[in-house]
Parts: sequence; structure tokens; C-alpha cells
Amino acid sequence: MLDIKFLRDNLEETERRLKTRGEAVTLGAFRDLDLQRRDLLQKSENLKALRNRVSDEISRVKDKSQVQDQIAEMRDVSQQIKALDDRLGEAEAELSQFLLTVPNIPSASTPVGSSEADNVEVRKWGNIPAFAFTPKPHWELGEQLGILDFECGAKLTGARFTLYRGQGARLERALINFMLDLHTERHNYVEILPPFMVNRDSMTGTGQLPKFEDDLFRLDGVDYFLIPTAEVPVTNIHRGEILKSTDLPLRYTAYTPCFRKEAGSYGKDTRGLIRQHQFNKVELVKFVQPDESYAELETLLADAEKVLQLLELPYRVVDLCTADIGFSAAKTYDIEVWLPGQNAYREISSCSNFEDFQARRASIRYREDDKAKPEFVHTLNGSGLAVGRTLVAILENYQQADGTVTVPEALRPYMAGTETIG
RNA sequence: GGAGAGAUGGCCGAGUAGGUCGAAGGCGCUCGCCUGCUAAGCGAGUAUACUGGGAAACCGGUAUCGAGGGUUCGAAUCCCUCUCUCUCCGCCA
Repeated sequence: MLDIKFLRDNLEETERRLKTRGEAVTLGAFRDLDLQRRDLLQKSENLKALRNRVSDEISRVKDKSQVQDQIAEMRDVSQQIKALDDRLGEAEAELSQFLLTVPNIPSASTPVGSSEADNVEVRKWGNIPAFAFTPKPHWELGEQLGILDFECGAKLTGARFTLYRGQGARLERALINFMLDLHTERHNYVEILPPFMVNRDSMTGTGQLPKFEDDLFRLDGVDYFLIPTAEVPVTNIHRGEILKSTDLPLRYTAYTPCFRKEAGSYGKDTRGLIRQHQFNKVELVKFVQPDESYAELETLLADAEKVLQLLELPYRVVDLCTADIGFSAAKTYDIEVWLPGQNAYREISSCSNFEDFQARRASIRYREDDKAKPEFVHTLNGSGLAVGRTLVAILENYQQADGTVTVPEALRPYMAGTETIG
């Protein structure tokens, strides 16, 4: 959510910067609505001040028969207040609904662009493996090895669900533990295991609602949603709180499954593990002071990259352009891992600085010192990493001519020493 | 699922025959004094949001005692609904 006062004073500039996202944003109605709201508010508050004053006078008079006129008058005033407050409530609801649907302003450092083609490659790491044979896609490898069963997933649930079996299940679990250990033991994140369903307030706090309800799985009967990412519960840990500056930065890591409807992606990545309705992810979340958030974004990115480096998987880092960053983000780096089966880099992590956008929605503040006014923190998060896609990358990059897969050395302690799958 | 109890400021905790309660008291914290030694004492201050005025410091208004609604001139205090917490029973991993 944008600062309403900032919007008021910088309407044209904001409109211009939001347009670089590629969607038409018109803030004209905002000004009228804002003026109307403040006008109603003033009228209502003036009447309330009057009522408070007169009611106070009434309370001092013992013989109420002497103040019947005032009581009658205030009865009328109360009616007027009620009418004004009804209109005010409508205006406020409309205004907040509007504000909740306006995306974040891209950071000045976010490259301006009109499509993902304008994303900027920041760096590449690792060597793309050369195969003496035609590398197979992971779904073939997984099925042949008997560790991924897509048909069974479809039988149990439906399309875009997969059953892991044997060493496949073990590999997924090994990756989760490997990532969590790395981030907690070496990168100083606090491990969190949050609820996998959250309420509407939490979804609104991080920006999934109200705009993207169609992307979420919602429970029948209660107003709970399956989380699309651990970002939601973990960021909302401090919703409505005022933190101490000495508590910052706060760094959390959490493993959770993620549930996404993937509406509008029909026909895309229909085979394999790339796009699932349920997938595992280890997430990194930070709460930091505003002037540190961009430095923290770089270290967050580095922490995520470290996973791929230790697994010796080639990747590149991409600085997303204004047209490609998410609704709540001011700046986003994607990490894309090399997939020999697709002969392409594919997203495996997305690391974003939301600045105060989520903090304002979720009211997450901090105090510089005991006397200072509360200020909004900056929130960041990134995948560290998407586990299913990491498994895909391992299968495809570490596949051998005979269809077996070598286990990356860093992972072997988590696989009871297993060196080869198959 | 059944029965009961409760939700007050950073924390603890008063306040229910409606008014002088943004809310006693204590703790914590901040500043000052004193003392002088890693403590105690004394004094003052110590919520948030919105809003009007002001360059600002700041001053004024409104709201907030779990949430929402109602009664009333006036509600932390009365009524209704919801949420959450705790205790007991049942059930269950």
C-alpha cells in the first residue's frame, strides 16, 4: 500500500512511475475521493466535538429537567453524525479498496522495460555441463528411476500434482534440510514453521488480496487460504507490531509447501515438476531498517545463490524490469538455474525488496529509540530455494549416460551417503 | 462437539446501580536532581491513528479499553453478534 499523503502530494509522478509497470493506473478518482472523505470527516468530527462538550455540561447538571432542550438538541446532532458517518464509512471503504489495489512504485534502480525481454542479466555462475549424449528432461529421468510418479499424482488429486517415491522423496527431504541448515547455521536466519493456511488479513498484509484471490486455494466454510508461499505467514508474524530498532534486522527462514492455482497458465509447463499446484519451498524473509534494505537485498540474494553454488548448479541472476516485477515489489532479482533438459535457464528463486509497501499494509513498524515516532520497516523475501525446481535441476544437470543421477557432494550427508540414484 | 471463565495502555493490574476515564496503581522506559559507586532515593514525562492550523517547534479536534453493531444527550461500563484465550468433559494425531 502506498502512503496516502505521499500520493496526495505526488499524484502525477506516481502515476507516471506506475505506468512503467505496463498496466494503466489512473489516480484521478483518488483525489476526489480523498477530498470527499476529509470533508465528511471534518463535519462529523466537529459535530462530535459539540456533542462531547454539551454532554459534559449535561452531566454536571443534577436536575435533568433543566437541560431537556440540550438533550433534544443533541439527539438531533447524533442523528446527523450517524448520517455523516455512514457516508464517511462508504468513502473510506472505497478509498481503502482502491489503495489496496494500487501496486508498489518500482525502485529507481529497477530497469524500465515493457516485457520480460527487458530484464537485465546481472551475472552468470558455474559452467553449463556438456553431455556426450542428449540430456533428458527430468520427467523422463524421474519416471525411469521410479522416483517421480506424475500419473499417480493425477490419480490422487489431479493435474499438476506429483507423487515422489523412494529416493525421490528422500532427495526432496534432503534438499529441505540442507537449505534450512545452511540458512540457520551459516547465514543466521531463525527457523520458522508456520501454519500452512492463513486468514484474509494475512493475505491482505502481504498483497495477495484483494487483487489475486483467483490464484489462491480457499477453504470451504472458513475464510482461510492455503499459503502460496511462506512469505505470507512469516511476514505477517509481526503484523500490527512496533518493533525495537535493536531487534532489527530480523531474518527468518521457513520451509513450507506452497499452493497455487496457476490460473491462466493452462498449457504452460504441463509436463514435469516445474509448475505444480503444490510445491515445497524454503523461504527467506527479512525485516530491516529502511536505509539498509537494499544492502540486505544483496545479501539475501547471495544467501540464495549460495545454495546453488554448494550444489554446483549453474545459474544466472536477472534484475527484473518494471514490467516484470510483482505487485508488491519495488525491486526483484530472479535466480535462474540451468536446465539441460530444456536447454534454458528457469526461475528457481525470486528475491524482492518490498520497501514499506507490505509494512504499511500489515502495519509493521519500528522505533529508532524509545522517544522516536514509529516508522515502517522494510520487508524483503526470497526463495532459498524452490525445492522442487532444485530437484529438477539436480536430476537434469547430474544425469549420467546410463540414466542414473549422481548426488551432489554437498547433499550426500543428507542422503545417508548415497552417491548415485538409480 | 458440550459446559464455564475471560479479553483494559510496553507489561502487570484497578475500574461494571452509564457521565468528572485515554483510563487509578505498580513495573518498565526517558529526562533531570540528589547521592556517589556499578544500587537506592526524589521530581517530571512516557500510546497510536486520522484530521485542522503552522515553515517548524508545536497547538487544537476526533477515534481507539478483543472486533463489529445497538440503546442513550453520553458506554471500558448496558444489550446483540463474532473472534480469540483459559478451565473441565468428550474426541483425536
